[in-house]
Amino acid sequence: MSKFKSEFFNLMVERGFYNQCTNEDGFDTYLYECEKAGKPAVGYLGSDPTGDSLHVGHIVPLMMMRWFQKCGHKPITLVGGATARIGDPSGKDKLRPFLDEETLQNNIKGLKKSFSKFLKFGEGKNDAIMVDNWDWFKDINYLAFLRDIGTCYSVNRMLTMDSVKTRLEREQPMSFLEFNYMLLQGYDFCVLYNKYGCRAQIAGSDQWGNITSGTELGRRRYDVELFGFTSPIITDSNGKKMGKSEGNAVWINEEKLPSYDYYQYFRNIGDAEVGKCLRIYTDLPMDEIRRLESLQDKEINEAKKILAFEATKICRGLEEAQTAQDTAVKTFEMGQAGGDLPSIEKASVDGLSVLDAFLQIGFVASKGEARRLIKQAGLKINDKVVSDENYVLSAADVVDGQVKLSQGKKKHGLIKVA
RNA sequence: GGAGGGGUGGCAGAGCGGUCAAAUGCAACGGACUGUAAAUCCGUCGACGAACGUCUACGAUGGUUCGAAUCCAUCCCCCUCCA
Repeated sequence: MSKFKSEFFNLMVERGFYNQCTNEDGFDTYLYECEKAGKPAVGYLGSDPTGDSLHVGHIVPLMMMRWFQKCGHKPITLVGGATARIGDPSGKDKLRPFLDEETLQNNIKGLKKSFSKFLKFGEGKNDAIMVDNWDWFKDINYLAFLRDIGTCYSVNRMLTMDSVKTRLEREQPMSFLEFNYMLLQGYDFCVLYNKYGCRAQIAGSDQWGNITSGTELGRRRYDVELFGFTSPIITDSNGKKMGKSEGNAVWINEEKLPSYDYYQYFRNIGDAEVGKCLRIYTDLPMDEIRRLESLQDKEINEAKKILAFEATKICRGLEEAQTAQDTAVKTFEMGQAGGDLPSIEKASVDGLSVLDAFLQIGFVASKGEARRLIKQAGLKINDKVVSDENYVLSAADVVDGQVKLSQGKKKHGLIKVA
């Protein structure tokens, strides 16, 4: 029934990860041969260390790598230490602030942490490894690079690349640095080929130009066929990119976002997204997914719970997922206060004004905002709407050693009284 | 180096001496309806104060003026064209 030979390819297609491949048959066959021979194919995923954690928007390629590894292949994660040191120009209008050594190292550490949630790193034959392109770019000689690599690129061709073309058409400025970006990326690919026998690059579709830059360089310079494989850009039904919650990025690393919030992000996904997200963000087998996505109306909430749980499990571990789920069930289904809600500790709550309480727990940015919300009946203490903005908390508000604060319907937190 | 255009709230983008805490759109938030969904409708969206109000804010620093996001000077940054 399936069109492809390799396990990996079939998985990708089935789960909606497949967008485009430089050579469908070629890559499929190559993977199939590797799978048959029990010999891992090597593939890589690149990211620039511009932040200290990846977020949900990055999960798609991470999950592709995860499946790649599950199929017995070896993932390489490449961090663009070199490109980040130059300042990543892809932000278009403004050049990003150049990163200093310390934040860079910190970011790389954060990325590694993000990666390791999805991939198994180690020494084994298909364990993931992490490399930094700074290692080979730091000592590169400009002239040698130009002569070696630059000769393989045609400016005429480069000008036709989408990333360049649209920029020129829109008469937006493009620096020479940016123009060179694809050479650097192409070179990365070839270095990995030479060093690790890496023949595949897996990425989001926005990387297509950079990928083909690598495959073409491989063919011209090293006479090898490299493969590129991209995912579609995953958007919600409104065509917006995934990964923002309340205007904030949904981070993968726990110090940037509590697991409960991570869970809630997926729990609150739109109906139309459930099937897609189950395929992409969980490891669940396809028949299970098909069953879940066929649920209608209210029942689809069951699917969302499973989605949230499974997604959290991958990223934060079983225990965290469980706690998050328990908390959610308690707060939303039983009207109680779950233990994993955001909380602050206080010796006593006497004399604490409502405004300060909500300010301190971080639900509002200012007292004015708290007042506004009170006027709109948006704040609750122990599930009772606060109507008086001058209300002052007292021991009478403490129930079982805590006070439950809510903003809107979804944001709940606790003041724990010691 | 020469000529010109610009820097405004999370973003986009008006305003070009007072009525400007600054139009409009997007995003965000609260409420209603629901299912912790979507769509829709209503409302909110600088800080502090119950409030007339006060403070901070239109690249930076000075100045002109009773009064400046708006005018002038200097500086910084960005863009376009020419060399």
